[in-house]
Amino acid sequence: MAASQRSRCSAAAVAVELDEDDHGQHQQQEAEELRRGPWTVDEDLTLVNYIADHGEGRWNSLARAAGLKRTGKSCRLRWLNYLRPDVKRGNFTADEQLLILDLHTRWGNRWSKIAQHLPGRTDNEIKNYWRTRVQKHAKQLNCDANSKRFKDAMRYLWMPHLVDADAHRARLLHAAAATHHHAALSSAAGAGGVLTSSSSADSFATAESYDDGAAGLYAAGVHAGEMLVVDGAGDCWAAAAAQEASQGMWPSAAADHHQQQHQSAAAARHMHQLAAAGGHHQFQDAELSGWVQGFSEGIITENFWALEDIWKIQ
DNA sequence: AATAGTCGCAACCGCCGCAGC
DNA sequence: TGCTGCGGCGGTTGCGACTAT
Repeated sequence: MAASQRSRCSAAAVAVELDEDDHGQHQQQEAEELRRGPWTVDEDLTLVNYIADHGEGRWNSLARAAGLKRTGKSCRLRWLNYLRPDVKRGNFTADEQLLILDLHTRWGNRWSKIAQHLPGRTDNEIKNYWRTRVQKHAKQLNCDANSKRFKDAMRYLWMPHLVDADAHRARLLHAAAATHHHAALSSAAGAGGVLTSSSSADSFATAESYDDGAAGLYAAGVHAGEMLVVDGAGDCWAAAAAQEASQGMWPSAAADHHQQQHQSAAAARHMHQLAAAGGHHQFQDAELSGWVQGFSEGIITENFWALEDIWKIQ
């Protein structure tokens, strides 16, 4: 057990020793038996098997019945955050990042509420994402993550940036697919061949291996022109986006995250489908969907920053 | 290669509200 | 009506992995 966890254990033991009432002896025994710290594979299996057989129930009694020397709280947390079959692992997709950014501007640190809108994601994961990525970004911008300044930056700069980066990916995928489709048809017509899975994968890889930094540049440039309307600003903003992308601050938008490529590609395909269907991203929340539709149509023009302000902050 | 610094994430803590008695 | 136990939530901690020097 790690030192910190040992100290936590001993602190708990001391607390229990001081609590010598009628049930003191029994409670002390129970508390001393309780395990803390990282879960073992055996414990995980025990919990999973027990829940598979009996379902979720009252966590304290579940922990006892399953023979786990853990608190009910600990079991609940382990199940909800890690063992539940529908828990989604890995990096957040652009869609999810957009959703988190937007929902946080609405509800603040209501992580569980935000998590309800991201299937498979836990409040803990979202909270960690916010604290490690977003707050770090706010720090670099030299402003508070809860300030209106930062929220404006997210809303009018980063969110469109995320959308555009993925939309651009989608365009590339679409173009690559169309090219491939055309080539395959020609090839099949000429040689009587069939479309192979490897050639299909090649066309996909062509789009996926597209330089992410360049995608970021492109996307940022487009928005610098569309939203900021500052002569020559596109290059500056694009450079900043590329820099941030190279630093991996906003992974799915442009950073070089190999692990995320499949998810991003999926998101891009999704965006492309939506674009083809009318360009409106349909989130679960109708109000949110309307909001995204709003900025995708460029109707949000008020309250955005001038580039000068951004560079002052940078 | 060794060390220091940083980051991501699992797990814990304390508080609060609710239900049952 | 107050007490108790429990579940849920947000905040915090600290370990291990990774990166920079």
